[in-house]
Amino acid sequence: MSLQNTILGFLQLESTTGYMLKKRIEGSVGSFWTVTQSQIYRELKALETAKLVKVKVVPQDGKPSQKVYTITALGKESFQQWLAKPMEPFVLRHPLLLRFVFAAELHPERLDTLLDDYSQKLTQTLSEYEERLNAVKIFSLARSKRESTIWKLSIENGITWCKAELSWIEKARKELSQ
Amino acid sequence: MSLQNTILGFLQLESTTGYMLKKRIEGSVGSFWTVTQSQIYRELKALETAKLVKVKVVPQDGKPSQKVYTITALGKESFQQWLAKPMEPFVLRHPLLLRFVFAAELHPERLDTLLDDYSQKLTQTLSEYEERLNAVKIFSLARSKRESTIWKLSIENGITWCKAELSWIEKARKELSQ
DNA sequence: GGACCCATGTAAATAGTTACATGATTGC
DNA sequence: GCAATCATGTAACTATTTACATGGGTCC
Repeated sequence: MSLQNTILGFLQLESTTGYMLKKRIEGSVGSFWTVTQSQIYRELKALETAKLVKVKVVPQDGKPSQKVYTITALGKESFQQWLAKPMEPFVLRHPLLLRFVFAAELHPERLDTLLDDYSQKLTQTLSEYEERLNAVKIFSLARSKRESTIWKLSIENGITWCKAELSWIEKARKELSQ
Repeated sequence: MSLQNTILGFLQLESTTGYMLKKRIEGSVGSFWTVTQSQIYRELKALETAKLVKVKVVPQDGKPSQKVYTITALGKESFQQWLAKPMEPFVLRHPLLLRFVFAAELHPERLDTLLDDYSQKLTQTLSEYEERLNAVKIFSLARSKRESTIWKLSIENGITWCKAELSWIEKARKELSQ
């Protein structure tokens, strides 16, 4: 459901192909939602069957033809409903933490290495987010001041989370080395 | 894989039934990993086939008999390997944020309500974590000082995350109300 | 009598990942 | 010639969720 609506959300910005949708999803919400190419094509098919999108095959000279997807009126309606409906409670699955609780069974140095790796990845992710905040390109696509505020805030959520996680790791490593 | 190893991790603490495993997983790692009853029984079957656990049917007078699962030597070995192996990169799927990026399409008051609901849930989750930190019962199961430090830290991770998320929501609501 | 806990499971649907397969164009 | 990008898709597998189904015991 989430992925179908993500696709609808992107098609609301612009009609495009499955290939481009994947690129765009990865480059934006990719930091808090994953998507594979097979999923995109499967969900596009489902959306088409449900008449939420329509396709136009665009032949190109030389190149293989494109399938350009467009959101329908029904699609827009269904998307609005999804946007407005109350959030169900959710759990953020955290594979590192899942291992961490069992880590008493692990050599202390090994655990420290795992935490260190994780903190390095986080530091990198953090700087990517910070770069993205300064990327004018992203915000130029926004259709309103409010939309660009929202996009900025969603990147800031990632930044806040990275910093929280990094400060936790620091604390954890300190306590575990004693 | 994660779930199978979670089961092994719990069986390492104590041999028990599928039913109890579900209770225990929910009551501990439940805040960052979900599990359903059908999954438990399926994974137990798979673990049994792989000889990582063994079963003993314990008949009870009156009550239906239990299937008590015990980790095998092979299971312990496989669990250790999982614990020590390097973490693959992962994405924390965040359904609220996924909606949030599209929220320019939403009535401002509706968005504010969604954020408010979320912050209320978080506040409740936060106080549950804080209670859990003081629950002597949990920590009495720890087999070492280090294990109880690890468990405490994992709860603190949740607390850190809740606080980060709450401060982000406050900021977001402020900026969006202007 | 009804709700809830203990305890087991199956069936079916939905979601997500990995691997395979094709074919043109562009740049090194 | 080889790798990368654009662009499509299928097949098979793994993971996850929801719903159905059974049956005893306890508590009110």
